[in-house]
Amino acid sequence: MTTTSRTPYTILGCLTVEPMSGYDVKQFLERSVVHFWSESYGQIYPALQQLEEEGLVEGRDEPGARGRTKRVYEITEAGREELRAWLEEPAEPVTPRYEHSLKLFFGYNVGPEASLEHLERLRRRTERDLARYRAWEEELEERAEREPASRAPYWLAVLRGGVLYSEMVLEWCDESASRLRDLGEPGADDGPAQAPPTPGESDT
Amino acid sequence: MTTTSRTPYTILGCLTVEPMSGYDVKQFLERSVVHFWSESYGQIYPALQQLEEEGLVEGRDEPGARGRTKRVYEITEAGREELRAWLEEPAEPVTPRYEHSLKLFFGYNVGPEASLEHLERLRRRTERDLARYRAWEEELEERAEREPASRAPYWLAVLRGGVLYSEMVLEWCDESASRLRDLGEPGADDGPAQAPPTPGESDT
DNA sequence: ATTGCCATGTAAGGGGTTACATGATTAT
DNA sequence: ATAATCATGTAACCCCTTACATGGCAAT
Repeated sequence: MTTTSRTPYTILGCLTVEPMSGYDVKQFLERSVVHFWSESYGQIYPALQQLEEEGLVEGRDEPGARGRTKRVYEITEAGREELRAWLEEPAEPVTPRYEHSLKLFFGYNVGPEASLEHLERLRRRTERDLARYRAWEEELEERAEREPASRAPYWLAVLRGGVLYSEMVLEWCDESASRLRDLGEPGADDGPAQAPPTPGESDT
Repeated sequence: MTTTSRTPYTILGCLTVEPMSGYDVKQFLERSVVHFWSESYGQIYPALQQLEEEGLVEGRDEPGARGRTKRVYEITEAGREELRAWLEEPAEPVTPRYEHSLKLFFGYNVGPEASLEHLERLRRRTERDLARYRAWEEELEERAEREPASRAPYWLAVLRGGVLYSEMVLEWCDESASRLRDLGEPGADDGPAQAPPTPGESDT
């Protein structure tokens, strides 16, 4: 495990929930953390094999629900150690790439209509996400109160992040849209240069 | 331009601000959109060469401030066309990978202290970001009012996104931290399985 | 009959980062 | 002298996605 890939850790994390096959891992990720993390089969299956070679997981064949038999993996004590070590390391900040923000940033080249459409699309998507989060929220909240020493509080914290994020995006969409609606025609050119001033350097 | 890379479009966008060298592009990105977009030299220079081959930009040599001469590129009309076409296409939603959320999600494996540290680190970083945004905000706000038919309203919209995002993150950090502080010891295990229920499918 | 889901993998390709090579000039 | 900034590029590497191959079982 000297790579920088976080796929193996993601898998180890999933296996602390219950033993899973590669297929299960994908399913689990897709119905829990989809909105801030994803893995593809092309990553999962090879990683699972390597984790087994390293003794961090142990696989056994089981009859699948239907179709072919499935290989179910269980995390070993060494695997738990490895996961814990990773969980305690600080997460390195990665610059995200928000394409819609980039398009908005250069939106003056095409006028407000295009940007308004982008914002509208983002708004609709975000509303759907928010509805989904809200549906989980109640159950997790109850569970977190009933069992404080469980996963629930952690999962709730992450979920709350999704809720707050979505609400913020909706607010931003509305604010930005109303600002852009007040604008005139496209193509208006303002003089050269003038990047925003940079107070202080970036580190993080 | 049949690739899916957004580097060439980013560069074209920069060149609508003013003619720039590859070095300038990097500088500009770093003092404007760093927090939601980045490009490395390894991407910029080759892209610039290809853009020139395709006639979307035109380069000329100029004496640099110091050191070697710089090659400054200007966007052509064809380049503007290409950029506009891209700006009008919908941005495809990409699942981001928030490592700190992932670590928090699996944080029950190490107990609340580790997660609290992560949140504290995130909080400090976010506070710095927010201070930087606020410093730009006033100026851009004024400029957006003075010149509504300029870049300013678009840049302000993007910047406001940064402000709202940062404020949201701070709120979330505090909320999550206080929730986790109330928790007991690590290692408490709750029964098997029980992924959050998934109401409705994911599309987007 | 055909579609859809379960289930595991491989191969290719690409976008992107990091490190390195080079070197002149200015500030300390 | 030395470090920092300006400035352009190349090469290696790697993570990740996409597409493909395979195939049995259940439901329409």
